[in-house]
Amino acid sequence: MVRGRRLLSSHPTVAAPRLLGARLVSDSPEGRVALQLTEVEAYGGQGEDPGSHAFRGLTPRNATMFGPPGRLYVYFTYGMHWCANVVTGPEGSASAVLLRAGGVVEGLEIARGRRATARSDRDLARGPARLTVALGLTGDEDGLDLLDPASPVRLELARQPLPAHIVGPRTGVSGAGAGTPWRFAAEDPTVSPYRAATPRKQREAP
DNA sequence: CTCGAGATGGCCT
DNA sequence: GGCCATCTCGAGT
Repeated sequence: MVRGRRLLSSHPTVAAPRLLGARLVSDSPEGRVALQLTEVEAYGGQGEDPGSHAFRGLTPRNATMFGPPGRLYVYFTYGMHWCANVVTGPEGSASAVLLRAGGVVEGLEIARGRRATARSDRDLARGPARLTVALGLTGDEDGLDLLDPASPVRLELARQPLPAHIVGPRTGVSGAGAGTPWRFAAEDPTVSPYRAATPRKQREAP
């Protein structure tokens, strides 16, 4: 998919809105689950974006970000959650787009089984950690080529992206990148509710 | 709907 | 040791 490669080689703030409406497919022994992406966030590269894992350079965790565009970058956070990104920009630039939410368009029963606590179908992949659970993604899938038709996890770009109804600051990221829009969301009930970054509460003194 | 708080462990300075 | 690209639950408006 040449057009996909070229798009994903661009800066993450350019590629991110074009991913709205894209189809993300995950095949497993259980079967196939596919999402239509509705919410994403851009993360810049080394030295560019203080909110990015790549800001301080290459580490074992973020190595996939330094690879070619179109790769799946999955990382573990908060001691219990996985989050999925698409690597963008030229190889070595280490930028990426976080996949924050989507609507299940295939494999509804499988997704419901994986997300037993979801109150409704719109919550199945509403939020970055819920999205990875619905798709069955963990660190095992880190580094997969999303544009390879033989890959079990694939990204199929929409010919016509969904309009970016929300363009603004990122969720849960403080300070960084004022002046650049990093978060993009379609007008859709699966878009996660915006929550500004909240400082962690301090423990009480004894 | 909103808000607050706890869970829980890897990563990096 | 401090900081997380979060989720769930309970209680309040």
